[in-house]
This record gives sequence, structure tokens and C-alpha cells, in this order.
Amino acid sequence: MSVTREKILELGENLIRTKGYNAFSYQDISTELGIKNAAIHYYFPSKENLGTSIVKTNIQRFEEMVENMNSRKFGEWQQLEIFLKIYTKSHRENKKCIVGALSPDYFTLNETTKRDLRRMVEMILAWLTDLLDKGRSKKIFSFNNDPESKATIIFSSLVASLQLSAVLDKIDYKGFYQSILDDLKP
Amino acid sequence: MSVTREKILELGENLIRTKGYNAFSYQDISTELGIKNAAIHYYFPSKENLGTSIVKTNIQRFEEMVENMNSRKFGEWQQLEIFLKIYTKSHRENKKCIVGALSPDYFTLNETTKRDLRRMVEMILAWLTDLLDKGRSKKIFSFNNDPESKATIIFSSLVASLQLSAVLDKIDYKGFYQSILDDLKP
DNA sequence: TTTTGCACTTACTTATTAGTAAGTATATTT
DNA sequence: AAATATACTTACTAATAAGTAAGTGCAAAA
Repeated sequence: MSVTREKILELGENLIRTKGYNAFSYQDISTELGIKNAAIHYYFPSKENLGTSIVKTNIQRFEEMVENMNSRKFGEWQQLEIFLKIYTKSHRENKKCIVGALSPDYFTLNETTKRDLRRMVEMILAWLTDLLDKGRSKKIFSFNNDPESKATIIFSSLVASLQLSAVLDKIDYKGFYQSILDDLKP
Repeated sequence: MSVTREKILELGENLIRTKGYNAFSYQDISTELGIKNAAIHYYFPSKENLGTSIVKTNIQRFEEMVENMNSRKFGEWQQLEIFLKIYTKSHRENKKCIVGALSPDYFTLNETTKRDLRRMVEMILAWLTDLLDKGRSKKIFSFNNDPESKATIIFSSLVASLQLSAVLDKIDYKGFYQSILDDLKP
């Protein structure tokens, strides 16, 4: 695959995760990469096209992470920690996650990007629900409510924590992170 | 105060809470209200001006809610339920809350709107932290972590739940809502 | 009755947006 | 050596954005 294409994808993702979908433009990418506007249209005919490609990349990354954890037979606690690391890393880099960056603009997205984003959220929630359920059976996690609601609470917390940490310069992210884990301790 | 001005404020808020700050335009408001673009500039010279006014309105509404609950000497559990109702109502109306609508676009906002939004988030978190802390002392709530982290988890959950419910058409919001309360039951 | 102020409209500017059609240099294939 | 494909650039268009300056109708005040 083309190097320029990959650079566009990477920069596009970063722009979505910092400025948001509706605030970033092809200009932002072209000036940064020292290419012309039309060069981006060569690889991604429309913004819709670029958007979906970025979401699809993220879906793939998530799938690879899950596959990797399964093949290495990681325990539930370890899997949760690896998942949470996505967010501590994003927090360090002052970025939202792709879900938290795109979901607020959901109604302004085109149908393809909407569908991909929905698929991604469903995948993550299904995986997390399953992880929590399994972990509780094995007495690794402890919680009272149903696994799906608990998964929604945890995922929502993570998504918005990255948004709020941009607003509050001094957020105790480590304390937040630890509290999520503590809440699950038996 | 002018009726038109209030209509602009109300519609502007709804637009931010559905389309997002960077996706809505003065055109959206003027066509809906049957007035000209420049009429909005008459009341709100710049979009920045309108944005901050909307946030300030929301801050005031929150302050009034807290004052009201204090003067009526509502208990901690009742106060939490009233607070949560803001989100069940938003969910019913397919809207995000103002924090969840603006936070993702934080870096693209002007300094005044940034400051107001930050102030609002700080106010909500401080109030919720205090409520959780007091409620725990009185054995009304039960949780293991520190009140501030717990407040951040709950508030984040609420903020992002409205974003995710736009993405997932079929979200069990009642289950989610109940789980937040169940997590705090002694 | 004149003046002043309010609540706008008319008519515009400037900037930025996504997107396109046609051209060009370079490397690869035939 | 000629043809073709790749990876772009040049040079645009049409739409939409925020914002402004000057004008207008009307009601209240002087």
C-alpha cells in the first residue's frame, strides 16, 4: 500500500481524534503532508470515504487485539488491563478514542460511516460484556448488575473520560483508572 | 428579554445537542425561525457569543436545580435521582447533554466558551463528589473508591451514554440507569 | 411633530469547504 | 521505443460559512 495513503489515514485519524470529524478538512492534511488537496481525493474520493476507511482501520485493530489476547490465552483481568491501556495511552496523547470522537457527530455522518461506527461500538460492547460475564463466573470480577449494563457503564466512562480530560486540565486519570478496576475487585 | 433572542438560544442549544457545535450554522437557525441570518448576528454578533450564552444558560439551570434541591432539603438519594433524570429526559429526546455535545469539540472552541464549559464541568463534578461523599457518610450510598473518582465515573458514564445511544438504536437505557443506582446501593 | 432607538432586512464580502477535470512527470510494461 | 499505469499537480467550481455596513419600518419618547 502507498506510503502517502497510509500517512493520510494516520493524520486523518489524529485530526478526528483531536478536532473532530466536522472540524477537520482536507486542507489540514494536505498542508501537514506537503501535498495538494487533490492528492487526498486521489486516494479518498470523498471525506465519507476517508471517514469509513479510518473507522474500518480501527475495527481491524480491535479485532487483532482480541485475536492476539485469545491466542495467547490471556486471563480476564489481564485482558481488561490491556483494553484499559488504550485509554491511558490516548489520555497521555491528549486524544479522544475514535468512538468518543465520532459518536457525538453521529447524525452528521454519512450512512456508511454510521454503519461502521455502530458495528465498532457493538463489537466492543459485546466483547466487554462477554469478558465481564466470563470473569465473574471465574470469580475474577465481582459486580451485582447484569454484564451488559456493567459493560455499558465501563465503556461509557472510558469514552467520556477522554473528552472530559481535555476540558479539565488537571484530571486524576490514574485515580479514575484505578477506581474502575477497584469496582470490579472481588 | 426578546422572544426572538430566546428562540435563537433554545434552537441553538438543540442544534448543538443534536448536530454538534461545528456542524450547525446560523443558516440552520434563521431558516427554522423564518428570520434572516443577520438577525441572529444582531443578538449574537459572533458564533462564539452564541456558544458562550448557551453554556451560561446551562450553568444557570444547573445552579437553580441545586439551589432548589437544597432549599427543599431533598435527601441524597432523591437528589441523585433528580440529577439522573436530566439524562433520561435527554435520552428520550434523542439529544446529548451540553457537556457531551461540546467537550469533544473543546479544542476548536474559543477561549470564552472553553472557560465556561470547563466551569460547568467543574461545578457538576464538585457537586456530585460532595453528594456522594455526604451520602456515604449517612450510609445512603455505598462505594469503595474515593468520591471524586466515583463522581467522575458516574458523570462520564452519563455523558457518553447519550452519545452511544445515538449510535446504537436499541440501547437498554433503563437497565443502564438502574445499574448506576444499584452500584451505589448499600 | 420630530427624533430616537429597537428589531430587524438587504445586500454584500471574504474565507473555507468538498470536490473535479485535465494535465504532467516518472516509472513500468509491452 | 512506444504505450500504459501510477501518483500526483494545476487550476478550477459550486456551495456554504461567518460576519458586516447600510438601510427600513415602526413604536415610543421628547
